[in-house]
Amino acid sequence: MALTREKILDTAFEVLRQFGLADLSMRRLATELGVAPGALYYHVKNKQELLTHLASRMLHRVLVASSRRGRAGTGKLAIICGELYTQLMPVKESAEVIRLAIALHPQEQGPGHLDLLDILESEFKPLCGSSAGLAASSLLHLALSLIEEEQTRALLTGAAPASDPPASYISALEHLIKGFTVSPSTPPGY
Amino acid sequence: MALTREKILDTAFEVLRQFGLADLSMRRLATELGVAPGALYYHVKNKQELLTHLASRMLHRVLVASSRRGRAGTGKLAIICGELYTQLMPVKESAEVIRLAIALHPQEQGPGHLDLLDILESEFKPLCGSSAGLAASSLLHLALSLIEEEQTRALLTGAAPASDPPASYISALEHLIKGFTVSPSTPPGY
DNA sequence: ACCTGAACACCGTTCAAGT
DNA sequence: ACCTGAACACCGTTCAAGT
Repeated sequence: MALTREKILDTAFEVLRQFGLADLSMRRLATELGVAPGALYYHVKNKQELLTHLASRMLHRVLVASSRRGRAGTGKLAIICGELYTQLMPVKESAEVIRLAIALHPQEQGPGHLDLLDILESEFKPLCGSSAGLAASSLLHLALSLIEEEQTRALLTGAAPASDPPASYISALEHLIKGFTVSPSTPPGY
Repeated sequence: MALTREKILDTAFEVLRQFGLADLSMRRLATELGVAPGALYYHVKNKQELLTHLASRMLHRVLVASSRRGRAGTGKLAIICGELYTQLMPVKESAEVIRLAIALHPQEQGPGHLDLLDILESEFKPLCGSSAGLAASSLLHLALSLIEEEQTRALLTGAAPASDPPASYISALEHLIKGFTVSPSTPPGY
């Protein structure tokens, strides 16, 4: 029965998934856990830290789901982008939570967005060399922005979001990847 | 002395610029204007509408500044991206405010982000035809994300932000533009 | 160590009533 | 028409005091 950081994160995730960011307050979380608001602060420094942990958790799931879906090097970027969409889309405003977390602490943190950025960067390395870092963060930024746009569209219309990434999402990310890919010095005719 | 929507927006902009989004509350705005909180609601529907108007205003300034800087068609995209950075950077969390406004009402509104998107799209038309719309929104999304990242970095370090766009910002956007640009059917050798 | 009770300093929004 | 006063239903965070 004891309150635990994991249990707080579990219910936080569930509240976010079902009701969105506006309903994810410390007080709401406390009542949901049958506990006084102040109790949360024994397990979590503040709301921002909680959101950061929540974001790490969600990105970690994306990574796990991606690694289950393929081992090949070439299609790895596409797989991760796809899983980003399918994992995040059903959780209301998850893209915003993740962008908040990325913005608020650009360099630190264990599992989460740095893991993802590292993997993206290593996938970009053979494609564009020294620009791989910039390419990785650009890809993540654009993917999250497009997902966020799609999520708010779904919130406004009230419709259930499409579970598969739309063509425009895939197309935009492919164009970005292409833009960062350095063309081989020997043209394809040779 | 009469309270007016313009006057509210003026002080809202000033509060945002100096103190950031966390300090931009309806109550703070009211005291800053020497007025009761409820008085604001006679001129503005709610806080969200206020933020939307504020975003439109800032994007409009970007457009005005861009049109003063050049008439040529080819470098127009670069000019707008540059003005986005230099105009938004000094206003704390302005990129977030604009993204919020874009997310919250994707289709409507008079001056503001639709004007900007239309112009970006018309600039992309000769470069990539039917993908111009997607290219335009991708470019805006990425630019705002990068600016937002830079702004929060500046907030955390407390340092004054660089007034000129950093090389990584320019490089990332150029790669994106390149990725959307369809290569001419006749290779450059001919 | 872990949690409650209660407070502090705030929010956005509404609405009768005043002028 | 425009604004005040006062309320309603909330926030995040802290901290003595209890167990």
